[in-house]
Amino acid sequence: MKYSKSSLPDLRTVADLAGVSIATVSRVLNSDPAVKGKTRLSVQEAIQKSGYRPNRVAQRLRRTTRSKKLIGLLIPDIRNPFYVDVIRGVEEYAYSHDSAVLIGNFSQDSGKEKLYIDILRSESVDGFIVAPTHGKDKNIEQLILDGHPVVCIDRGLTDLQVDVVKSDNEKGAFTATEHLIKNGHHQIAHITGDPAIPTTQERIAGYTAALQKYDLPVNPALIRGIVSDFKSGVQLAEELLNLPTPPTAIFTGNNLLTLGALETILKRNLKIPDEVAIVGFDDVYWASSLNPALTAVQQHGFEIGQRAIELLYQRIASPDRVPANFIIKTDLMVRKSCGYKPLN
Amino acid sequence: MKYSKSSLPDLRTVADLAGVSIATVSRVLNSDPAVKGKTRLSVQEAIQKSGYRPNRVAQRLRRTTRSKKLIGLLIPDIRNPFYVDVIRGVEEYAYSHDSAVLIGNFSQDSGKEKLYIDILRSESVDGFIVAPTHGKDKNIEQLILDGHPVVCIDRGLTDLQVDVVKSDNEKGAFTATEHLIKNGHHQIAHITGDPAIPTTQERIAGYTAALQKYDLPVNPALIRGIVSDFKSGVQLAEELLNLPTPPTAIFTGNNLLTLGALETILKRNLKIPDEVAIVGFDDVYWASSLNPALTAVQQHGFEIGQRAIELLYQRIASPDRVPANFIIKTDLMVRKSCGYKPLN
DNA sequence: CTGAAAGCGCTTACAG
DNA sequence: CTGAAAGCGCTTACAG
Repeated sequence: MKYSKSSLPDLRTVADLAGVSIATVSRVLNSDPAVKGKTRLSVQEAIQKSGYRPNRVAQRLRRTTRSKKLIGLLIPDIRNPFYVDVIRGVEEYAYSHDSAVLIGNFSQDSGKEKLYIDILRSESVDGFIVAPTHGKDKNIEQLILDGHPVVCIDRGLTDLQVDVVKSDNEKGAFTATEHLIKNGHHQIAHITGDPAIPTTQERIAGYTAALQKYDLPVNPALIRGIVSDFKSGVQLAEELLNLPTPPTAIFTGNNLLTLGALETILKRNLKIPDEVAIVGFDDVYWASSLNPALTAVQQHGFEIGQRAIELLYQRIASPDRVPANFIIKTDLMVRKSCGYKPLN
Repeated sequence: MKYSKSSLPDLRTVADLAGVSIATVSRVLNSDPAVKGKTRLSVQEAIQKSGYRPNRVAQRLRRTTRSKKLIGLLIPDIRNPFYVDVIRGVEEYAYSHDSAVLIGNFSQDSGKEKLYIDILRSESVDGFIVAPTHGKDKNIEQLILDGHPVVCIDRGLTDLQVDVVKSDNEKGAFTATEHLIKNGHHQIAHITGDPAIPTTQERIAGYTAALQKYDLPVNPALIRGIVSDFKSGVQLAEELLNLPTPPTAIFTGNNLLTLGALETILKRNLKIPDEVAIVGFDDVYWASSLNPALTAVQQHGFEIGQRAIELLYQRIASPDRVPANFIIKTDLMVRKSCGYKPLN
């Protein structure tokens, strides 16, 4: 039953079976129209009979342009469900196009990012989908300068033109904040992600714009950020609630931060939304199982992933197209964590 | 700045720079002790100077045994945080060993699983880490019969000896159920995952064993399962709570099921744990942000991933070792969803 | 329309 | 200790 790898059928096997040269078999495989119908048929039969499957490694080494691609996907944090959606989007498209995806999870660590990029390059991936650590990410800049097809997700690069697919962060943040205002909140805090990341800045801009639209003061003490993780959420919510006049509502910049803030609120036995309201960036599948159900800004991660890989295929096909910028809308999912006190 | 791929340094470049043959460069790269110290030095210098990086595709095509591996990882559902932990475990080990991982997410779909396996085979991965769809998964059986190194996670194969790494499902389920019993519950329901999966059966066995230990009747009407997703959780919780004498406690078989059950409970405005208690298999990072915080069986996904890839490396090195079976313990994380009513 | 040959970037016996 | 050569499994000009 068990047969050794060396006896796997190759072009030679098929060629012998069909009584043609390996060149002809290769042509059939690549649907070269030059091959005569009859020849094609007998080759196809031989392929069937032998159970031949092309060796992609050999193909990758030999060919410069290929239909079956290998895509490198660099994700900042796979524990963030938003990125899981992105992965699913990329992956589904890839496999339905006979391609595969090599995933690296670099946890916002520039050194690890570099390591992954090097490995993926050595594996000759056909292109990269990447979320830059920040606007001036040198690793990714170099990748682009070296001529590799790259599409950025979630955030772009400041110094280089590049395809990017991301959410409308500013508008999303604006809508969330406005929702809070319309529910009667005037003291609205914003727990942000890493202030160095463009995404964070865009969300702050949206938050600020909403306050200004309603002539509410922008209080810098109410805008706090360290990094985008659970711990920061816990700590910053604590700081905020310890303020002499604590906020009546908190807008959290991503789902990990939301969770952290929730933990602090729970620990203090504060009632949501009556004692403190909360709205989060990132909708998650468990948001409606929360008690009360969480109002959140939904990002379309799956669509972002799909768009990104589509764009990447296009860039691979035509390296000189002018870079595109896809902004994907967000949706405010109104549930029960913001309460309702009519504006007087 | 931008240089074309064709001018990437290769063995030839380095060899010319160092004034040796490409064979010698290759030897240095593979730390062949035969190379004279002086030669080695000048080659290493040339490698530095040229910025040479080996082409793994060529290496993979040529070599039969390699240190820098490519691992295929087949995951049933990437939206399940348990598997995300597994992925992280595998991935961290892989990259720290200069290896890369190709990920496929097949959603319990045997056809998709087959497609992914074929692609990964064509990419010449060095080994597979896989969660079989069921005990007699033909795709995986074939993979093993064809001589590929395979390690199973989460569940094994009934007809074939294979390395497997999984949680102690039976004990985990036992502990969860016992906890409920000790909290005074006699009417305990179990919402299970897909009954065809061994994991599900093991958890049912643990649940049953706990009831029996305390001389509680095992009521088949209280054990219900469709598949392991959110929707099933919603629906089965509904059925259960509609029973003439509804259960006072529910043990859910995985985190997606828990979420679904939670949604039903929330919708009915039932108070946890007073009106209905709940304990779930799978601890998740948001469990303690739930209100009340969820008591859950923690699986060590990260460790499972690590163990699996370690085992895979060993299997690749020695294909004939006798298959091992790693059972990783689980921990009951007691929080607030089970309440406490002393047994009279 | 088809085949022989070169070559993708490596590794590894085989000589010397 | 090192080099020339064969070969991994393919693709693709080049002839015919």
